[in-house]
Amino acid sequence: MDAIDRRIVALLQNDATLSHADLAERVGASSASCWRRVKALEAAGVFTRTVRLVDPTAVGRGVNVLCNIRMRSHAADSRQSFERFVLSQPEVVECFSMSGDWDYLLRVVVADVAAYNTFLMQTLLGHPSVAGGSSHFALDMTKYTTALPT
Amino acid sequence: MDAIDRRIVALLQNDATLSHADLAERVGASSASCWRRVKALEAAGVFTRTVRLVDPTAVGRGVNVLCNIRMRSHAADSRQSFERFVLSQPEVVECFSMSGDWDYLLRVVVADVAAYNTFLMQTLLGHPSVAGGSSHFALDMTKYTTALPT
DNA sequence: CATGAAAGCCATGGTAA
DNA sequence: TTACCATGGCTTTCATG
Repeated sequence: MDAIDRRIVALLQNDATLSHADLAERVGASSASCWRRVKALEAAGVFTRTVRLVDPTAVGRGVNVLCNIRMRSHAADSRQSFERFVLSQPEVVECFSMSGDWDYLLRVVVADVAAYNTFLMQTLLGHPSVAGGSSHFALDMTKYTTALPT
Repeated sequence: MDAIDRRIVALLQNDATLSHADLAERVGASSASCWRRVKALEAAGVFTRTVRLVDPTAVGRGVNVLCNIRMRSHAADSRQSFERFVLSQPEVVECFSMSGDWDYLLRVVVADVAAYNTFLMQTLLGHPSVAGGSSHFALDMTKYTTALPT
């Protein structure tokens, strides 16, 4: 993973539609070389999926809520049950197991406050592993990127 | 935006490498129809960018830190300065302007605890708009998806 | 040994009927 | 919707430093 590889990773993280020829001219290598490098990066597991991003407001998911969750128990089966549940809920787009006062931090995308109320009361707090939660509404998404630093 | 459109959005959010022919057979429409729908969705601003995702651990960014920030002042120029700063820092991958006790919530990706210490002390807390912060380390990334519910 | 140049195949995008 | 055409990217080969 030399400087050219890092450059390629940075470029494809921002625009996956770039052809190998496009990459070639931007990193100062040949198209074939870029092709080989991309293949090697895929084999090394650096690149995972190629996805299309969508505008949250355009699909009626403009509201972000960050929700801290405290569990009733820290037993393995309780955690597994909750994590499976989280994975099955499409409005939960991120979930981190946390150190500190709270057990999990979720990012939930909803249409509006009413929709979040429904999700919170009927779905999230209804889960048997959940002891309680604390929700915080985002007023604005200042930054969101899928690109990791190279 | 009918059911087929939503189906297309869901598919391309998970795999942008699908060809129009692939889409066609999965949604039960013709390839040309899928092509027109995708173009319309792009024109409507539903689709934004196409990106390659990378494995955080493979590029040495396996540690997530969630950091709450409190500002010295809520004046517009103070906020603008901080938001420009956040946009310029590649290790800050997400930033939400929050309601409640804290002004911002950042997600920061770093290699290890030591790297976060450096970032926090030398970069983040050094910004003139920042009054203080509270950092929480993620023990595990239970879920991360770029796909919004359709 | 990795790179760069060149060429053919093939799949895809795009269009017309 | 189906069928067609042509563009262009992917992939391999070979020569070179």
